[in-house]
Amino acid sequence: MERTNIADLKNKFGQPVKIQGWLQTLRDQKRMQFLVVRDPTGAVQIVNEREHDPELAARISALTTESALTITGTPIENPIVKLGGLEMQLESLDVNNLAQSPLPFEPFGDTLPELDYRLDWRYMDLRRPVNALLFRIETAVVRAMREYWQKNNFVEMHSPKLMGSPSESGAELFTVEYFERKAYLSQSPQFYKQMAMAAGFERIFEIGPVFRADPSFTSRHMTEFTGVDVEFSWIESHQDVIAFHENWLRYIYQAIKDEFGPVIQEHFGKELVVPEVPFPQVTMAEAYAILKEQDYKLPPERKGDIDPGGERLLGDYIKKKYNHEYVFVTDWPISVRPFYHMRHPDKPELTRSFDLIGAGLEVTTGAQREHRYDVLARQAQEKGLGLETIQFYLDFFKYGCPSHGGFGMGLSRLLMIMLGLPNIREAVYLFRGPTRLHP
RNA sequence: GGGGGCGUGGUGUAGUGGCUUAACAUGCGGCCCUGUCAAGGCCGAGACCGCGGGUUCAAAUCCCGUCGCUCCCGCCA
Repeated sequence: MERTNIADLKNKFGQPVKIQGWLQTLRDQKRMQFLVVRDPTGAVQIVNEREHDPELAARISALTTESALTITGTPIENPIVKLGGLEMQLESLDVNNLAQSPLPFEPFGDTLPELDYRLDWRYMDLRRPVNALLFRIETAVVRAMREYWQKNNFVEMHSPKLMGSPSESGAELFTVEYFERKAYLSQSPQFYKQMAMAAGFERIFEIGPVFRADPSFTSRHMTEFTGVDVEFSWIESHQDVIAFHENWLRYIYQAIKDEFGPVIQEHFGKELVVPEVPFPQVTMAEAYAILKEQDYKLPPERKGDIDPGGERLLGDYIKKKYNHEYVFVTDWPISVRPFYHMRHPDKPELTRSFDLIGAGLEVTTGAQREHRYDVLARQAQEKGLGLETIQFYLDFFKYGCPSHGGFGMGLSRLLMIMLGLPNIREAVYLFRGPTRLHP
């Protein structure tokens, strides 16, 4: 017999069906036995009269919650049943896998263990429907991204994650043994994205792992995360990148709202609002002025950057003034940007770059890249980089590389913003941090 | 890497010098009851209070160290 999803039982009243799922609750009574069985589509009550089949009844009594079961029976309408007004009359029961007892924790208990403990038992935590929903949403987000890229003639890249030399800073790289020498885990596909511009691919994207050896103990950092990278050619300024970014994001939001709007409201308590374009924009200088106006004390020692508290306050300000969840902060000083960001011709201390801040959280960094060999080499030297280690990169710009720009976005951070999650560890399948390598 | 906070049965909490034989909820085991549905009732098992040292007549409680977790900062996506 073919498996029926629990959500479809309401269309099969009176017909014998097979369902497969996990035992969520067993109410084992003297005369009757009630089982609540859950699959990814929902949950249903299954009823068995003990005297109907004493052998079956005994096997049910021996069941433990969260056991994996295959059940056949007949769904019937029953308005008395609070779970959907229907139930299933039990015919047969097969235990695929009996859950040991006690469980490490109750995924459906009144109180949940704290996050770190749940991460130890992630597969149990993921049985909670809200978590299953999160990853269905992530799947749809990525699908919407790809749809938009494909409609706009983007090519997907899969750049290597093993690198022979440190690319940008070097301080935040993981080192791995590579036969007789050392290799590094990629901390960004940046250089390879730009190589594709030199290759004439014109428009590319990549969704892939990014490794950062930063000992960051925050609710928004991971040592390995999924980066969403975009790069495209023949742009006139970073404003072309910003325009693409916001239209792309709007498309994603619309797709998610269409498919999941009500369930996001129900499970995450957040109304998903499709952001209007153009998104609000402020330059770094304006952001500074706004924060000063709000009496926010910026850390004096690091002029030119905004700290997380400032980002949150700026987000609040934009929300209040423009009723918008996102804001682009543009024109960052060269001191806090990498050498490959293009500078404003008329303001050489400022870069043609931007960050996208959503709900006070930094989610994207992007820029127009410097594609002129001489300028790029000079800027690298200014930053104190040895040209030998990046010569392979500089060479991209020797033989006809068009102007270009792009951005890198954190996938899990986008999920955090969309769903209003307080901790990135909930937004990722398996968290990797300085002290977590398992499971 | 710097700073703050927290570590108490499986889990979530209470207790912050003697009233503690460490409490409550949930989960687990047993029994009873019942077309139940956040089921209900009774009984039971389960914690040397993260670990090590110290102060005190007396430490879960105060001090020191250590480990773990967590939040903030730095760094970033």
